[in-house]
Amino acid sequence: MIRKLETHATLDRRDREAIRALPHHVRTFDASAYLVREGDSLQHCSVLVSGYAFRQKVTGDGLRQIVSLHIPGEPLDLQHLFLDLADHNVQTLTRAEVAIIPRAALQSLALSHPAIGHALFVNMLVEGSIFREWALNVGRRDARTRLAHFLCEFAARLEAQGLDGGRGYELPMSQEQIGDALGLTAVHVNRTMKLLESEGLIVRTKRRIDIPSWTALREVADFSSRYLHLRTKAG
Amino acid sequence: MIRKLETHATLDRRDREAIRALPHHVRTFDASAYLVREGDSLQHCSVLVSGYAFRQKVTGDGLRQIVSLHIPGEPLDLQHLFLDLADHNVQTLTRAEVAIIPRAALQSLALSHPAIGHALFVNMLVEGSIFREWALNVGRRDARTRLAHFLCEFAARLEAQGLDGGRGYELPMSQEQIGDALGLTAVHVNRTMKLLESEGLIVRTKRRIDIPSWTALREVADFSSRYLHLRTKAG
DNA sequence: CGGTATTTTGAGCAGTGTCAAAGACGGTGG
DNA sequence: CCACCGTCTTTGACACTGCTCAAAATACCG
Repeated sequence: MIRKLETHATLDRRDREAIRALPHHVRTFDASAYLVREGDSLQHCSVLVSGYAFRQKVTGDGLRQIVSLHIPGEPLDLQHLFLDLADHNVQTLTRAEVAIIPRAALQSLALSHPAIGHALFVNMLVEGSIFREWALNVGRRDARTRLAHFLCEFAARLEAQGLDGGRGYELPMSQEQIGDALGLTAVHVNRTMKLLESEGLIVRTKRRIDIPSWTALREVADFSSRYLHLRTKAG
Repeated sequence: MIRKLETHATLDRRDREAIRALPHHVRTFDASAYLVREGDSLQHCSVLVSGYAFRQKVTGDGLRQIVSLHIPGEPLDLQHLFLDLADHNVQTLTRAEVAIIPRAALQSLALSHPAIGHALFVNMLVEGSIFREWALNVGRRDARTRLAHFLCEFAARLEAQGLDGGRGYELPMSQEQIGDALGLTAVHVNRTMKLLESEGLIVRTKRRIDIPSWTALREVADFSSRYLHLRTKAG
């Protein structure tokens, strides 16, 4: 499972052994639990074994911006692997199992095994790319496009990770949280959601999102998966 | 000069030698020249020797979002060091000198010299942190705060880089570009700029920005330099 | 000195936010 | 199995920030 993420980006040989040998323990967190708080000095990194999580920062007057989501199988704290003080919060979205790894162990592994270092570099850079796309999304697209884009990204990433995804998926977030991710109000998310639904671009069943026509949604969303740097096809 | 950036984050020994020995050549670009275009497959990375540059992405219907700025001395394309296709554009802001380094050379250096690898990791992660802060800025702060925050970031980074900064600096951007960085219109940037000026938070002389009271601006801007992960004091 | 890019200003509009309240849902204890 | 609660989702009315369009005033450059 831990290994899976590494291969997400680059092929290793029996570096896998080294990774599997990493000291770690798995812990379960409830929904909404904080894994990292801004200002913490970090001693370990983690990998999401199951469940969903997200990163967020809050403004001086309490407004929250979700900066990225994490789906099962993704490493959670590479972003802080080489930084000493957390600059944002990491929180679970649902109940989740997290593999916790001492930072030092992963650091030295990264620096001593070129292939692993490479994989980590790639992983970090892809995350960086996702941050950039979010900035574009939040800064320059209107609510409808923005939401559609968000839904596309989630679908694409789930699929790339080998989970369901493509035609539909369960979106484990409240509209309030979606709003925080998009820089919108929960109320407006609701309206926009219904708009997309009324246009036939998505079908909602509770929190499940189904996508009748990927190309149609993708079109409206101004979505291109390039920034995800997937090795698979899709688009 | 190239070395300077590496030390920005972490101390090296005579890894510096290795860095200085990197094959490279310096090239001068005009203002607004493209260094990288989205979709390019990259063969080299670069370091800004002098001048300013920025990264941007554009929306399907031509709206542009500037995702980050680069000041003299910063490495420019670490973001793509281990990714094959560019996911955004890199452009000069002013006439600039750029040191161009073959990607492969830097890659192997990063993977074979732990200290250098470490420095690069840190550099990438700090950039990532800046992206996150931009997302927060653009997504959750109103125009006034957003602009003030932007001005603070620029000041803090200039200062950290040992350039002027602190009390005032030359902002090498048109209001149109500032707008693209903040997700605002040039017109609104203008109004907001004048607002900050009328409040005595900044003093403008052409494109020069002077900051009468750092604490006052910092306050309004909801700015904390934590996310820049500077090793210096400031705040 | 003319021509072009940038900064200012004004007036009116629109996309989102606010505030409030009414459903829906899902879980809990009896 | 049901009533009760707290959390989400919906809806409506209305306000406001930031956008558009346009044109005037400046600044910059050869």
